[in-house]
Amino acid sequence: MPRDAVITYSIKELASDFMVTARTLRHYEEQGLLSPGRQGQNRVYTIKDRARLSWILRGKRVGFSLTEIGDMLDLYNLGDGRETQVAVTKKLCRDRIDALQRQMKDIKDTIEELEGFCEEVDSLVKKKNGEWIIDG
Amino acid sequence: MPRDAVITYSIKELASDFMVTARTLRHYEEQGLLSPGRQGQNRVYTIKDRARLSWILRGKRVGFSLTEIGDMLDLYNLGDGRETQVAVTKKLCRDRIDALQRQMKDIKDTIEELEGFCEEVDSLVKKKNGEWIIDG
DNA sequence: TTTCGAATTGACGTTAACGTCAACGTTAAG
DNA sequence: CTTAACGTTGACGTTAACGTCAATTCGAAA
Repeated sequence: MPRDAVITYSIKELASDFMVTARTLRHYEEQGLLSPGRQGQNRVYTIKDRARLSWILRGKRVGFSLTEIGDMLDLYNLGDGRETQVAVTKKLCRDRIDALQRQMKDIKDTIEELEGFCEEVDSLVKKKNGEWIIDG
Repeated sequence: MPRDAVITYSIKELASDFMVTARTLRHYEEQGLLSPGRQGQNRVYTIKDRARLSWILRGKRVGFSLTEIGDMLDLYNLGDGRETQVAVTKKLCRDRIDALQRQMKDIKDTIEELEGFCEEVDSLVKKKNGEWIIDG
């Protein structure tokens, strides 16, 4: 019987929802990336924490370090009415975007090279068909 | 007065050409990614080593580990007339490509989110112009 | 009440990709 | 000959991002 109708999650729930371990969530908290509430001694995660975690994990997938992700999350806390360093913020954003675009190009090139390599293998197989040994 | 007209590079030359340290090249050799010739005790790198190094570094840029890069380089040593596991090879290639394409999507999404964020900041600045403090 | 499951806080272990340092050999110049 | 620049091989240090384990605590179920 919930006192308030606020949806929350235990550490294990949130962890398994995102396919990470509880240790990971605690680690993110140690690094200041998450700051869930407490219910006594236990951590309680809200929908906002879910959103943050989602961001963190995508940041990771695209190659950011936790520190960088922390910086980016801080940027999201702009607009809170306090005086903020907008110029710095925008520069960080732009730098990120530039880096990501360079990374995309690198990946594109690599994909093309890999595809070319696949074709090479294909033609080799067609040419020397029968001479190749394909086993485990 | 070169005995042979083969272009070679010292470890420092190759390193500075690619903006890495000599230690890095030795490390790659320890991991079996490079295997330069020797001139007495010293390493001599050829144009082929340059090509391999170039591959290695792009692999790194797109987020591969050295071990993975080693595997990929091994794939390039196909077609040497020996019996080879073509099916396995092609699967590895395809897996790589798939992973890279997923990574591209992630990056694209992130770029879009960052751009959206930038615009948010812009509009905030326009709206509350004057109230923001932009200093160092 | 005992026991179980799920949580907590330390605190040390691990892997990857080098950095860094020590101790040493080899030319080439002054 | 001495110094300098460049090379070599160990071998230990470092950072990041957790893994892993021990010792506890707490609330609920049997």
